[in-house]
Amino acid sequence: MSKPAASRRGAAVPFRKRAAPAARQLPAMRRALLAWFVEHQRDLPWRRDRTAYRVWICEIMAQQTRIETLVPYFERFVERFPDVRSLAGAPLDDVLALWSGLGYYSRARHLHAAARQVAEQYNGVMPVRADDLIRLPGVGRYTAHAIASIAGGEAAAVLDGNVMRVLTRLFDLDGDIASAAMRGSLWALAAELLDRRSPGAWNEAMMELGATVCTPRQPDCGDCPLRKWCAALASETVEERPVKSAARAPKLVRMTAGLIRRQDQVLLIRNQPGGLFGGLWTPPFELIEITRRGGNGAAMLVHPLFRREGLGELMGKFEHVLTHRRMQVEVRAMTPPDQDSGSPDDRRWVRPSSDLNSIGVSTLTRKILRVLDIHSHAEGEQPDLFAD
DNA sequence: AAAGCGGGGGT
DNA sequence: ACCCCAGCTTT
Repeated sequence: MSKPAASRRGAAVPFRKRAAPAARQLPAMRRALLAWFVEHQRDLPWRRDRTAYRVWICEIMAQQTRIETLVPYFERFVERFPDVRSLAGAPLDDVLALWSGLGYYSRARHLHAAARQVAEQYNGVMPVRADDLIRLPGVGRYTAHAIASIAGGEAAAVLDGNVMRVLTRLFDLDGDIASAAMRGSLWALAAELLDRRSPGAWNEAMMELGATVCTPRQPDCGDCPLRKWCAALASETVEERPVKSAARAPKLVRMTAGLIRRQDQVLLIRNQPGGLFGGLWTPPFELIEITRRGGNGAAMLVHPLFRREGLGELMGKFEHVLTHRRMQVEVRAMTPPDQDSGSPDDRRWVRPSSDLNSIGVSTLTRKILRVLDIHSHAEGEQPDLFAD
């Protein structure tokens, strides 16, 4: 593992050295957490049948996403795609349609590519060893270890946002969890703590504790099964852990979306995979980075079908916020393009009222198309586009 | 090592 | 009005 960061922040040295007195109590600590988990774990759909496939789907969905949000997505997904083969055999568009609204759409593209890889390399049987899993697209160290331990009983520790929070509090570590050195130390610490006799339950228990008791704010220390051993609780630094350096400010971006209409239909185009809203259907748009207040910067992205000359009436405007961007969105009518620009495969006419559930669209596209409802129903009135 | 990638729920 | 996520990939 990587070198301890102790020299810099005095933070993460291995468990035995830092907490020698507590090391003797490690078995008791493990028993306490596992007993708590048996009693208090939430009833979640993937916990009823912990197959590698189901754990994989839920772990990918859980990346950067709250559990309560993804539960309905998980149910729909495993019903439509109950195994690797059904997922591998489906068109990518169907997978993206089921992912619509979850965000980070590259996860869905990787999931689909990985399923096809498993169908070929493993004869459709989901691998369960971490060394195999980590070769799949979209599967990193965390996800590989989670699947291998939960579905395969492999002694592989996990480290995610929850586990980082639990560990930095349990050992009162003041290292910056954004730093690579601290991450390395925490991985090593997680591996030392792991209960090798029941690694899956241990990993789930650590994450469950972080999600329901050892929460970012107002943690429920009074009901924590680890409070006897918690160094931050003893030194009253729980609220200060973990230490995390400030994130960069989001970019300000102005987006203009052009609505090309034909009766009750709108023309959508498919974005190139890889970038913003990659592989998803949106109206033609341009993105402009705003460098100064009120000023315009350089165009970041312009779709071929988007033509400023074709822009017409302003149909609505609103703001859409992502983690890394703050977008001011203007929706305008746009005249149809020339017949032969672009590939027909990458455009389609949709009825916003009925077609959006069967194709992959982002929440942003839904908000853009919602402008049409307001427009057709309340001609002449000032639409309240900021109401959700 | 840093940047890019969505969205919703909690406080 | 912020805060934070059950991270991975690309550069």
